[in-house]
Amino acid sequence: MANIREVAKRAGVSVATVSRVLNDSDSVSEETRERVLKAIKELNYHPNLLGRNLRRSETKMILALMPNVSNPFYARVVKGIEDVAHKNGYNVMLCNTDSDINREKVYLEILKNRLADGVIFMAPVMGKEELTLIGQNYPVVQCCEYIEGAGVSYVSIDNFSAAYKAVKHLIGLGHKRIGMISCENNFVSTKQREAGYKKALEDSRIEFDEKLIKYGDYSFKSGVRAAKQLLAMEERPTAIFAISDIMAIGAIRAIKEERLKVPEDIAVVGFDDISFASMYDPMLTTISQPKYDLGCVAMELLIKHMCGKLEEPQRIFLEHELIIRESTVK
Amino acid sequence: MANIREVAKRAGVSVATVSRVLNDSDSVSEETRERVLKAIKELNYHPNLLGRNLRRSETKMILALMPNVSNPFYARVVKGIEDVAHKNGYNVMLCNTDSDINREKVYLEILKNRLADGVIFMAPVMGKEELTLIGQNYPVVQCCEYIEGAGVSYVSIDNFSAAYKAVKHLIGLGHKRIGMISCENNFVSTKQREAGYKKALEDSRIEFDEKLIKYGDYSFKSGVRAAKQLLAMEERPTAIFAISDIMAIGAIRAIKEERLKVPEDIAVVGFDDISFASMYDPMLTTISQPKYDLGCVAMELLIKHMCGKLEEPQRIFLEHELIIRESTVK
DNA sequence: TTGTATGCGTTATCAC
DNA sequence: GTGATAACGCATACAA
Repeated sequence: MANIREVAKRAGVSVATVSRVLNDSDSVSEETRERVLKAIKELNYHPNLLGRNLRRSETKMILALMPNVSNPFYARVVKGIEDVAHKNGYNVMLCNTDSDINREKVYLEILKNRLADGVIFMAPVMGKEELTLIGQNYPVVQCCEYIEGAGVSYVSIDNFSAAYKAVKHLIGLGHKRIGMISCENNFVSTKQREAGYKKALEDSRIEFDEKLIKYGDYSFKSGVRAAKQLLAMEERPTAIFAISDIMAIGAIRAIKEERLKVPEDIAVVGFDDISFASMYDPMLTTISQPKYDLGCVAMELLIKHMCGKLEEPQRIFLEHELIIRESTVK
Repeated sequence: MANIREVAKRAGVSVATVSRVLNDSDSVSEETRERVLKAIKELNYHPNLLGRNLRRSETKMILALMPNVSNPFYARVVKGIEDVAHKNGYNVMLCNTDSDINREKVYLEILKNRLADGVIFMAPVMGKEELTLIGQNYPVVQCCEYIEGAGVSYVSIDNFSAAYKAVKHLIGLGHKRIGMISCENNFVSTKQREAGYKKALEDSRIEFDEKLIKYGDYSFKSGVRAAKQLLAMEERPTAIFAISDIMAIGAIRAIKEERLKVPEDIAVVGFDDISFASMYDPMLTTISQPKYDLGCVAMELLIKHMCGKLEEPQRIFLEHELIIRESTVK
């Protein structure tokens, strides 16, 4: 495979000139430029970026760490990240952490080994202290899930208001006994959504009943299980708010299995507006996050960090939206 | 950030010795090794792989090109690729081509620029000639979709037999008028599945009716649309075979909207066994591909190619399975 | 067992 | 406008 010296030789110029042509430097005559271009074509030369990267000590690669590539929610976020990245000459390395701290660590080695210029965490697994440390040494942005107080920028939505709006919608439909399917993790989103749920009840003078919160793990099966627990209660809820669409869909499945109807007997609201939400029967009422924009803004932030244009960590919240569909209103 | 020279200085050895410790060379005394390790720790040193990669002219990175990260089918394949890759010291760059030839080209630059050691195509967009050329110059494996005759290895399933089995299942249930939802693309899988459908009919002496094949684009909406066309026929089918689960789910939606029941009025079979297939109501009968294994085998093949252990292109077919669920049998 | 010296392919600084 | 050359950080052949 040809290298820059062979190109130079063939074009009858120095390697410096070839490099200038490669990098669109203006100080090269039209005639030489064409000679070089010709040589490049004839040799089918592709610059070896390993050399360039070493020299410039940058790779124009960024790391995007997410819990799960197959999660349709993150798919849209990634699209936003990629679009902005490409527009700015960056490539994106998508990495599955499976929410496993060890896998996360392994991928961060890529950053530490200078194979990537920065990193976007979709859902950091490590603790605050570690994140702080990473943030001090490398360009980092958090997107969607985030850790507060680590001095690291993030872009997300106001999960408290979103949950509040979802539950208020149910209350507005006359529901008073509203179950919630949450998760036993420490995500900010989870805590905030639970808080929004409680506040909505409180503002409508509905007493909070701890037993109405059941827990899953974001999976379909766990949604089924949690809903069954709610349905088995003596005084069972007439509506369910789940913190993810997949769990909401699991809940609907459970309700149907009990020969009950959605929304007539029990209304269901999800969260995220994944594509499958509008494919289901009934179509799911849910909170739509600006997934694509979240990704775009995160990448823009990261670029600023990498250029050193941003010292202070930023906290950015984008707008969400309640999408009303068949699972709450016939 | 510390480099190898600083580590050497601090440990009171030469850079060569540090390099030896880094690469687990045996010819270094236990005592020096420990001194070096100590220095590495104290300086929080991480080797700059840009240097190593340039020197070794390899990156231990491989490219995985897929049409769509969010497609749950590919998600499992990717998992297989990643697991084998990591076990062998490789990292995987996941890339979304959106089935766009230009995006595919851009990502292949990464390969040509020596930033990756090899590539796995989940669904090549380029033509046979181009793929042949790539295959002659770089380690390449095709996984799932593939182009025959380009001299490039692939691993997939026998789509013909799979479709045959699916349609035979419907015929066995007494169906004689069976619609098909296919796609107007040139994927081998598509052609083979159509052929399998026809052969199954033929073997059961059911006359093939061209009008019973409708076309979608793998999307939910296109599945709805195609099914509506089938339902609008004078003599409408009593069963539908779709070449993707998502389109099958779209078909079920359309059938329900016509106030018909699945499977009582119309049975439906999908293809792929994505996770949603068993979440839907009714749960979907479908062909399950060994997604994870497909990924594993593809990566193993690629590694062999990269090590130069494999000159001849391989053609590997893995087993599939018909999963019978509610959408065909109550 | 360890050190010295060279080169991987490129960019960038300095001359001319 | 162009060329010579010194890095970038590392691995390795060879020498000691």
